[in-house]
Amino acid sequence: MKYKIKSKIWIEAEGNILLGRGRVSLLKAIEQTGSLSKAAKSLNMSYKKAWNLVNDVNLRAEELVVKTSIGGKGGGGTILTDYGKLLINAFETINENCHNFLDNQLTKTSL
Amino acid sequence: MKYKIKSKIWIEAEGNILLGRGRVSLLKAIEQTGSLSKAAKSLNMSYKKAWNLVNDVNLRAEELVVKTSIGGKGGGGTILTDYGKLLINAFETINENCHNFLDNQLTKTSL
DNA sequence: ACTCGTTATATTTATTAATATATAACGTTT
DNA sequence: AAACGTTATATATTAATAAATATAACGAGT
Repeated sequence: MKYKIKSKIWIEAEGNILLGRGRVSLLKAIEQTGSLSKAAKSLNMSYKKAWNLVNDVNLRAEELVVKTSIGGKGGGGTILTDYGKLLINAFETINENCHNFLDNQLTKTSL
Repeated sequence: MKYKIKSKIWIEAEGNILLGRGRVSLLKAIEQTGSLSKAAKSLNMSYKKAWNLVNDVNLRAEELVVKTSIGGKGGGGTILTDYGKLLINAFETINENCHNFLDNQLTKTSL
């Protein structure tokens, strides 16, 4: 059998998407760069799109995921909160567990 | 914690999508109606889109998923093969198992 | 031969999503 | 007060996707 099984998972808060693969990789890039604009650039994403995503995450999460500062030394920046780190960690481990689970499920079929 | 975890799964054959949620519901509608055009109508889907999907499934699957006949009594029709039934059955059970698995995973987090 | 309801296919139009461009606001540093 | 790199926001443009429209082909039955 030459089939493969794929999946996408995401977390919702009150029916709205909170966190998916794309948002997680953006948050990780923010963690590494300390800047939203640099994170966007590193992912070849427009700043506007990145800002919209991060803003949406912050609005919908139970606690702040990211803290931003405007102006000042370096012009400002964006950092991940501890809660944000918790969130992306949970997402990534569940995601990997899901992949393993599905691969196992497929091998149990008679396809 | 008010978060929910959602997922989409699909089966690929050589890097191309073979079967996802939409295709499965189309195949099930074909099974019920015996007709591609009626199945499309019942899902408020254009015939063209439905035909493209079904054609793609048939091309990529290891065996025929659907058999079509043109003209004749009733104008023709489309029926699901035994292999097609096997395929949608596998998809649906794995999909449900996946949902349960993910719900369980989420409750194990400290979110 | 003609009708019927279906499959098969191409072309055009409309809608949606993504991208690009522009500008304002901010606050430390010099 | 001027400069810098950032966040914040709006608007316009382009690209991708979905939907609508039209037409041909088929073959059993009348």
